[in-house]
Amino acid sequence: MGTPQLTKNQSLVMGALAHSEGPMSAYTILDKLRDEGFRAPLQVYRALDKLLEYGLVHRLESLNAFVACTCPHEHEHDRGVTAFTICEGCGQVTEFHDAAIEERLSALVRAQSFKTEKTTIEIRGHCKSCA
Amino acid sequence: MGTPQLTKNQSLVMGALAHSEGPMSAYTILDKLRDEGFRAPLQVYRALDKLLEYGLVHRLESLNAFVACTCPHEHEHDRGVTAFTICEGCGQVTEFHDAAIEERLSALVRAQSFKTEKTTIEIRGHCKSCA
DNA sequence: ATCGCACACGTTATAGCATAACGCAATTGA
DNA sequence: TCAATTGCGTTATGCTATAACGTGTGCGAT
Repeated sequence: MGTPQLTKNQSLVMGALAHSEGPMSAYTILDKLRDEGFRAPLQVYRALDKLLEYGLVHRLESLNAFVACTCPHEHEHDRGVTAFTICEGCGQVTEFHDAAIEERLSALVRAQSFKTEKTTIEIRGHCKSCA
Repeated sequence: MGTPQLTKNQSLVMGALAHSEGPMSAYTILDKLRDEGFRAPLQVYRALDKLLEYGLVHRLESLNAFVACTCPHEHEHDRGVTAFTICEGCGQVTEFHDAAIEERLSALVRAQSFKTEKTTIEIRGHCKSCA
């Protein structure tokens, strides 16, 4: 149950994200891939769905945008909670993971008898350079 | 610098959210307020902007929707990070706060020399009843 | 008092994000 | 071979959010 071979469209979308400085919206990706034959949003969204499923890409909910995962070796194991800092100045996104937060959240949620499926942690602000 | 008197539109939107079981999208709010004279999305969005600013309402990024704040006394003090569990089954949203998470996130972010402006924590899953 | 400013409001139009529904082609495995 | 699955392409549509314009009202400063 690793990552299967990517299809052509999936590879193109993955490539666009991987070579991008920061997050991209689906429509921005679409525009970047027009030369490769992309014509409709669904081509992007369908590829993104798979890439998200494989853990190769993250969705930034507060931005309606997508980034390539920067923890290349985590796709195999069951990965935990992913958190992001998002700079409002330069758009830079930094992905990080922390076991303490994970455990604390897990405990709080368990106290509610809530069953977690997906956790979103996004911190908007300004990075060192843009402060 | 407490919460100023709400305008008519702000009160109507606040009321709609307060009496709702769960989160509502801006357009759902609009529909609920047609009878009160609302005609355009901007009437809702402008009211929501203010209510968010006053801390009376939260935006759920992963849902593109809004909920009334359930911690009625926190609007005065400087409130910290707000987290939510969101049940995919019944739509129930529970707001909670935790100093430990707040401190841990603060430390991690400080290590990046990142300056936080707004933190989003949303946990999607299933509540006790919907498990 | 009236001018200027800030702010809320109303309206139309448009931009930006996401999915429904259809049909076709290729692959695979019973 | 047939059926099921998966990816793909296309058109159309729906949902979310904001731009840009103008109006009215309250209020403090001159």
